Amino acid sequence: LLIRVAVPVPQLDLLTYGVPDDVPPPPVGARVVVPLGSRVVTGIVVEIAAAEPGGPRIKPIRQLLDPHGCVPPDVVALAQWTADYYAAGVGETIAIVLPPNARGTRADAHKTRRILTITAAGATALTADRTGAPGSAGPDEPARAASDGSALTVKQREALEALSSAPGGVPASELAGRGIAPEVAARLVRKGFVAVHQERVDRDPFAAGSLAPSEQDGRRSLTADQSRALARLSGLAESRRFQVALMHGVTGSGKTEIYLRLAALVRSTGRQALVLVPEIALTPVMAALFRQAFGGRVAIQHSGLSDGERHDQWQRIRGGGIDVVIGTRSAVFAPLANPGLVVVDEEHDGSYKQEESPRYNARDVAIVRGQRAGALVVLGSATPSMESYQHAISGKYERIVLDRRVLDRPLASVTVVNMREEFAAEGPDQVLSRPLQDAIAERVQRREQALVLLNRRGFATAVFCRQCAGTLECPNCSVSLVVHGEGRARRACCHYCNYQMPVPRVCPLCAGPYLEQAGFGTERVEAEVRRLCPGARVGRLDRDAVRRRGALRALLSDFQDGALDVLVGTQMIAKGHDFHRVTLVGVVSADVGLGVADFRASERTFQLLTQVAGRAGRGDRRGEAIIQTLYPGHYSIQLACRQDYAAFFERELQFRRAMAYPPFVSIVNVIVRAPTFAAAVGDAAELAERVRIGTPGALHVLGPAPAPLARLKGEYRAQLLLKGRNRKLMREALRTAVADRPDLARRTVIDVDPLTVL
DNA sequence: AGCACGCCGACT
DNA sequence: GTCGGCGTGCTC
Repeated sequence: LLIRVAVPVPQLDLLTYGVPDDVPPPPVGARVVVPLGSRVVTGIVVEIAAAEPGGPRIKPIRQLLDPHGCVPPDVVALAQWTADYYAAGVGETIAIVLPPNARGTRADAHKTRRILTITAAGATALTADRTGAPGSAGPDEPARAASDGSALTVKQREALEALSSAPGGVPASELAGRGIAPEVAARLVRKGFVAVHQERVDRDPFAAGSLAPSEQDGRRSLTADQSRALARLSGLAESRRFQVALMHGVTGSGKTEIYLRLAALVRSTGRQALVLVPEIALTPVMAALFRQAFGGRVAIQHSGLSDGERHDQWQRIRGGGIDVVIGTRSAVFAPLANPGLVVVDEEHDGSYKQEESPRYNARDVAIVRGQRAGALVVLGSATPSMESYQHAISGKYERIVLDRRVLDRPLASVTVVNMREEFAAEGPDQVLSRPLQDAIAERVQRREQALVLLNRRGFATAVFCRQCAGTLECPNCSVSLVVHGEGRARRACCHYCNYQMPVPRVCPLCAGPYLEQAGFGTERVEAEVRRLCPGARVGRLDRDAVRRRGALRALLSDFQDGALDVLVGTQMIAKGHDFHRVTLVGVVSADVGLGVADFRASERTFQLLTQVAGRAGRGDRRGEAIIQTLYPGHYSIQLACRQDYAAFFERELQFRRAMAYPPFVSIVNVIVRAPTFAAAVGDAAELAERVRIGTPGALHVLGPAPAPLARLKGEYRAQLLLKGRNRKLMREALRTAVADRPDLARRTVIDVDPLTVL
């Protein structure tokens, strides 16, 4: 018997192994331990007895870990589809769907604990002891000898009392905490008064303490909008046919309530729901809501869980004890038997795209999963991606609109501050404009809260020499170093390769003494807010601030509890969280991201500004947003202020059509790495030529050009951009182009449907 | 990705 | 004379 196995090696396709006669035939999805070169690895069975022996001589598998399967076959197939679509290796893709720890060779690794419970004999003895010798055993009296075998010492009686008052028994690990010595417990066990049994414990990630939903008053009644949406979506879910619905609802319109009710409906038909959220930080809130409705039959899956927690959750899902899975990107591969509903919340969010191989977009994989399962796929967003909205108006997706906020709360009022005028009036060093300063101070005084957003980390964005006009650059990457910290603690850091150095006192190029810092990031904004509002309690939320485990949760709950007045941060503060005391959102520079030459720059800016403005005024007080910009007339900014999605879509669509970008064409971004610039460009040129020859006229190949980051981590990079309508053709052309150049294949990064070409 | 084999510098 | 640098090449 021959099997085809996916092994966790990026460049390898399926490999064929033999199954010895004394081993049962492995099912698809089972893990097998196989020899690979001089190593031994764990792979997944993908096909049975299929292919003719390919390549060198076939080796037998070492061990079959799961005679009854592990990964469900349809999830294996989904991973295969993903690998193919995104031009990635099968093995590295299947590695995502594996339960953690599965690389190890143990078939199962459940944590268990010993539980002690009082037996019937123990209860009888305790009663007899109480009635037989009331109060006769003083604290100092020596323990009575157990002459008849049922008499109890003081310690034993205390232990039995403690156990009898614990209905579920007491875990062995907690005995000491209840004043029960281990030798006492052991004696009681020998007497038969106490029973010990092993209990499997699922390490429960919920127990880690989730942020409670702040305004949770049980079953809320639905708005008219919500009822209409729910009625239509329920009809689709009940049809048991595949359908995608785009739920376009302004922030605060109550999309989550609809997910909850749809999940309940789907559960009543015996199927499960899969709910994807863009960020780990959003899972606890979503999970808490679902737990209220579904109790323990809710699992979460994301990379922030410990291996043990993930493993337990995975096993519970696969075992069929779960109705709802909530998770981030990789949860799209959760081993649910029969999903009837797949929700992708904030579907436009870039976090759904994995920025390393396999470069899949979980939103799109979710749609394929829904298609194969005959499920309803609900994409929710206040600012849908251009692609999804296009499908919705073309009728390919069902379009559901929620344009009223619950309780009819008004959207924030938005003010745009033209920073050119501010600079003219206040000087070019202005970080916070007068209107924003005043608005923050006012919030602090009124004990309300403010969010201040700047999508750029660090203190200063560059170190600049006034003498030679040079800037401090990373030695490994073609970017300038960003200053972190102030005073003595200043360091210049590369945001791409993590290179760091102290900020020099003289220019390393010309030895000139006139080094200046230019530009600013979140650290500088934090300092400015502290300077302007001395009494204010200010926190900062960005990747640097939450590097420590638990720091994110602590910051968010401090802000939620009102222990902070102002929270400064990157886009991390713009996502999801429902802060009810926030009445001001300030955007320090709406232009970060607009200046870059990326085809999605306007879309991202519009989404970010719209989302962040929606953060203000979720409580009963009206919110205000102040947006600082150098381009007050830019359509992304103008239309985000008016929260006019439809107008933005039309405007942006013109640009995409004119420049031939998605959703009008599909694109594949190709980066070729090499030790020298010439080699990178040369290889990219050869690749481009081969693709052009292989597909005459069917697609456009742009490039080669130096990649936007021409040098990264010490390597040079050249870029190609493929545009066409047929993704399959593009993938195949690339595949054949590198087929006889394995070295080149290894240095080539292929990104199908990139979110950014930078 | 690992982990081999493989061909040239500074050490016991 | 060896130990070891990491440059190519293979893994059913």
